[in-house]
Amino acid sequence: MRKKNIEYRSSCPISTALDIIGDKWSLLIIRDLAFKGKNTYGDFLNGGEKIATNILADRLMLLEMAGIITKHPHPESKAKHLYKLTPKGIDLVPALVEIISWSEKYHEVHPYAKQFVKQLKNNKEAVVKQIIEGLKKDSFN
Amino acid sequence: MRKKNIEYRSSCPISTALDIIGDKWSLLIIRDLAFKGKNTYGDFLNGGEKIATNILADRLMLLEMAGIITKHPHPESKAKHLYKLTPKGIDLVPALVEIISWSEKYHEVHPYAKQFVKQLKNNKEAVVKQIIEGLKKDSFN
DNA sequence: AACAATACTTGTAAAATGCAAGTGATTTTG
DNA sequence: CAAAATCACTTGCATTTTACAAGTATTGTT
Repeated sequence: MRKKNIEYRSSCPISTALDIIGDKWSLLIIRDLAFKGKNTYGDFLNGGEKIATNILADRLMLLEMAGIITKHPHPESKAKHLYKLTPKGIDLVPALVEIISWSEKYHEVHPYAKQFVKQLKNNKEAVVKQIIEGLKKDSFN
Repeated sequence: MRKKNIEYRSSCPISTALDIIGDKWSLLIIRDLAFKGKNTYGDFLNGGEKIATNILADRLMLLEMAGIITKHPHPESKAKHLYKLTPKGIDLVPALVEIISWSEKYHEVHPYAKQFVKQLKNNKEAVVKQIIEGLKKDSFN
């Protein structure tokens, strides 16, 4: 069984953020939701990085507890669930975008990522805004 | 013994970033270097979040291997070492700043952090630029 | 020379992660 | 409509990582 409440190590905002999303998987789930239109357990499992099923279930629960995602019935199938980013989750997009830019600058990444960073360099504000607006619209479905 | 080369799970820039700094401690060391003027092993140990000595040594090595920090002799004492951010490390500041903003918005944080975010809201570009310039200047000492 | 500070290393217990298999509820197929 | 497949997990166990306590080697201080 998991602890219900996370203990924060300090009142430093970075430290607190890491207490929530400071692991190798949480941000990838958020990435899938924010950039890849993935939103079911099965989607995340086939996300490209081979997360273990127990870890995925654990992270989904933690992210839900942290108020970053919510779990809904799937409109097309009772066997599925639909995960969505909350406003708190959507607000992570600017941080993700900066991480992408940094990583693209210093590492070999997928051509798709290079293209995305090129767009960012051209007009970061607009690109970020468009992504966020798109995600907010989803919230009403 | 530690592995010498990190294996990247995929060519996704976020995934690659997490392979390097996706843990509970690395970004706190970088925070200490970037925002708190800390730059020795002892400084990091007393950084407020009680990192274990073996983990600190391990993370310093990994960050150095990743090209994010460098290790230098201390100008005032042969018993000490001086750690500095590389340009790659300095380039993480914008991501850190976004994480700070996000975390401050949704969590209880230190008043100092609230003040910092207020400045950011007023003029993010200038604040970030000033921090980065300050760090770059240090590189020449 | 003795003591303290600094930057670690080592040993071991505890926790988190990874892997394989299993479960129960739906949904599809023959 | 019964059997197989899909989906979202859970369970058990081995491996890896982390935490905590203690020890060590070099340098600095008195």
